[in-house]
Amino acid sequence: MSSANSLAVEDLGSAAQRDRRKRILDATIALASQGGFDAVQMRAVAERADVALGTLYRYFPSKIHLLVSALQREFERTEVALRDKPIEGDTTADRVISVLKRTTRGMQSDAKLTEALTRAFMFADASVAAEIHQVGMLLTSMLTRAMYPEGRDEVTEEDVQIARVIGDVWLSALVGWVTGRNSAAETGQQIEVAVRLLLRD
Amino acid sequence: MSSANSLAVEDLGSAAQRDRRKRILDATIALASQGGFDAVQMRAVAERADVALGTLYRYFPSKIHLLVSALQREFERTEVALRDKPIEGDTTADRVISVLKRTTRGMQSDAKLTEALTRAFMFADASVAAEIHQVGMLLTSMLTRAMYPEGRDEVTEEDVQIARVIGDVWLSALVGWVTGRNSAAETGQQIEVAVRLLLRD
DNA sequence: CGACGAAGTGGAACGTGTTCCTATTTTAGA
DNA sequence: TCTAAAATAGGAACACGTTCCACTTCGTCG
Repeated sequence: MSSANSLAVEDLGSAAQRDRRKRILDATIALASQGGFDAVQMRAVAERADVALGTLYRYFPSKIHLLVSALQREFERTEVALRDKPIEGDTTADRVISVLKRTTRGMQSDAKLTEALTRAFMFADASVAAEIHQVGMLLTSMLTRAMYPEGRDEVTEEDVQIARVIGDVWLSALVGWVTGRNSAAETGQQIEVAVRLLLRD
Repeated sequence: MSSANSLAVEDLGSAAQRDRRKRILDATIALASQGGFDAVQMRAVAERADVALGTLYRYFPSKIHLLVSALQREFERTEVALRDKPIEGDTTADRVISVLKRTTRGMQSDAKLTEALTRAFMFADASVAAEIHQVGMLLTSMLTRAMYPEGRDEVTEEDVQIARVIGDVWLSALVGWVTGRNSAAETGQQIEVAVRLLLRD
């Protein structure tokens, strides 16, 4: 299932291996939280995870794979946490904005971590496609659920297209923010404007 | 005018300096065209431009600055070339799509170069804000001109917002393409979908 | 013209991502 | 339980972005 890719959790047989993988991702998040992209140094991750450098590379074939996998895990957790909470807002646009703002706020509360993960995401090439795709699916599902909170299966082709466009804007806004070109307020506004343009009920 | 930034053309006094700068950017484009981001190695650029490594760093304080400056020059040329051509299309959406497709096609005809420049753009941080902003302005002006081909000054706040959203989608699509996650056809489609969602006359 | 500072040259050196190699430990199958 | 294969440890080595230094050349002002 994984070619030149990161070892996914399902690929790992023993508990020790799952634990190693977890330690590595924990170390990655910790270092990223503290110092951002540059602080996630492979030697430092290996040492902190109590793992040899070669082992780190056996689990994640590059720094980018490592960070995107960390992003994936974090995003899955966010999505699960969000799944339970009721979605506020009367109109579709309001609900989508609410979900996005909540997520964005979460990311902005740990700027260094977000910078590291976003940078990796933007730099990832085709060899990271699987992980990237997973993240994209999660985002789309978060957005379409916000559009149809009742769980109706009315998700049309156009809804998915809209979700994708919103995802694109969200990504651009995030990049603008992590690279210091936009303020947090501008980032939120940029997303809100896009949603309101796309979802005028 | 330039702090820790690239030396802009206007900052350069002598003709020899303008020529050095041009040689450096030419070398950058040539190497990028041939081998993409990874092939733009600072030693190689310096050698090809017939300039010492230290001089290269005096003109452009990092590889990212160098590539974004190259992007800026290329984009300015594209914009000038496009300025003369008449814009086809009856509806606003058609015209915008026409302009974007033309530009995208141009970039896709030199995939390696586009990969190098896009990667740099996505990786650029606040210290490259000036160059980035310039590129953003160019794109917005291209788009609003496509919306109002007559040159009327009817550009509203909403038009600018729409142009920005389209720019975001364009960037995301481009990133997806250069990183090998989307085909050229999918990239075009992604942009077209966004434009039609945003500009339903 | 002569001197002085700025700009350029050539190259050594450093940091970090990545690769590779050998020895040791763990795991799985007979 | 014993053994072969796989996984891990530990660390040297390499590549490329970046910095730095000593020296030379260029341009300007007295």
